[in-house]
Amino acid sequence: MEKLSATIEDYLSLLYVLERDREPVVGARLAELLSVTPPTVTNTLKRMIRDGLVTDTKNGIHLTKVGRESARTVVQRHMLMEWMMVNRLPWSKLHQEAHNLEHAISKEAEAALLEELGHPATCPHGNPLPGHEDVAETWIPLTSVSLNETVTIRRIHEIAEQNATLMEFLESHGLLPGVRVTVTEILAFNQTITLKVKDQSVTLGFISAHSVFVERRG
Amino acid sequence: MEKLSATIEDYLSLLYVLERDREPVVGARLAELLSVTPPTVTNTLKRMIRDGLVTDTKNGIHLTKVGRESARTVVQRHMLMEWMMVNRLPWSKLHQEAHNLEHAISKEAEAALLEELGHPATCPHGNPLPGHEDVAETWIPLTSVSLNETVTIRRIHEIAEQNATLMEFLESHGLLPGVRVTVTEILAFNQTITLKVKDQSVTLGFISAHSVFVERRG
DNA sequence: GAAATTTATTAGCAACATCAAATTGACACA
DNA sequence: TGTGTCAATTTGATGTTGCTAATAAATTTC
Repeated sequence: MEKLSATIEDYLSLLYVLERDREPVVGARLAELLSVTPPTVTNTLKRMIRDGLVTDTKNGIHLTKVGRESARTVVQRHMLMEWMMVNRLPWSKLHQEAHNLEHAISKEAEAALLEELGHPATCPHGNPLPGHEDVAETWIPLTSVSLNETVTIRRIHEIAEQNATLMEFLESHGLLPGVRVTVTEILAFNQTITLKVKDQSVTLGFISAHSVFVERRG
Repeated sequence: MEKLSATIEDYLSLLYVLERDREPVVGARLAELLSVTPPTVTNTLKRMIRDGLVTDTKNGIHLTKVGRESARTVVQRHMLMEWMMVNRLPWSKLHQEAHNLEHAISKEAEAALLEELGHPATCPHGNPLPGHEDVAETWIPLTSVSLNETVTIRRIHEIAEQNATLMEFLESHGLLPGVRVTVTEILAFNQTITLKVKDQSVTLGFISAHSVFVERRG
């Protein structure tokens, strides 16, 4: 029950998200997403194995039961911290702030917030709280939407949240959860998709569009 | 402008409070209040001197201009975090929570909260925000109050806030800022002072009473 | 002023978290 | 089969924050 360090908590929540999405977990990718070098990842994972948080078998790195439980807590705290700050900071800054706060909040405050917020199913970016993955099941990436379809934005994926520039771009163009958009152009050769949002036109690269999930029946 | 560590921020805010109260700053006292050993204090202070946060002259350890400025920020953030949590946690738990959060909050969130709260002069325990020391000037420790006087509780000193047991005791007996109390008994030989609070009687040791500040004209 | 106490420092150790540089491993293709 | 590339690890280093044990210095107290 030793209190985990912020570093370890960061690894845990990243592993949780990758595992949830059935993404392959490779050290190099962790290094990239965590902005550290590969040796650091090797090192830290070793400590986490020693401490029974992850296992490293032939078929990759996986969270243990204990590790997953801790990870769920961290992810949930992160999302609650985002809600806590939602009226105090711009939407695009919520993630960064919550990323720092998530390690500092107590179990008691977590419980109080969860109650106060009425047990939300998602964070302000539409990502599901642990245990609420089902709400996101019918949401599809913008890259799967056809020309002229009108859909409702529901979610910006966690991994994209870390990209501050992208988040500011989305916010400044009103591409937020709940907003209805129409696909007006798809240029495969160009890897771009253009949307109409409240009479404004916005063009997203596929790489960005891939992280934006929408609902057909909004 | 390097981001300071939580450890350094803890040292800074403690030094700030001691300096504000004109308490002598001695390493052993710091060690005690920070719950570390004396060599650790020596060590950490050396780093702080190297980094231009404090000076160590014949007449003691002092914050530099830079150190004091950083310290004010930390202290203010701490107090704002207490206000942020005031309706979510018991009063006696606010300090501990804020102690963790104070290192994690951004300049932007700090500014937003300060605004939202209407630039409060004190924290929920009645301690003055940096720059508002004057509001506390006329408040006197309970140990200076005479028998049969009726006064208003205004403040529980920062150093006492760290004592969780004391804080819970105060809260459970309704000894909170704003509450009016009457001194019904002072036993010098016993080092106790007894108060009437809403028809209940409470006895405080001088050591606790010393940290409770009251206003005569409430 | 000597003894007792408190305070401060030195020295040595350890865990965590990070790095750069060098090395090993593994798969792909030619 | 060999070679090149990317991934992964090992090695060796650093800085922070902490500890214990031993010693030195300063202050009280008698």
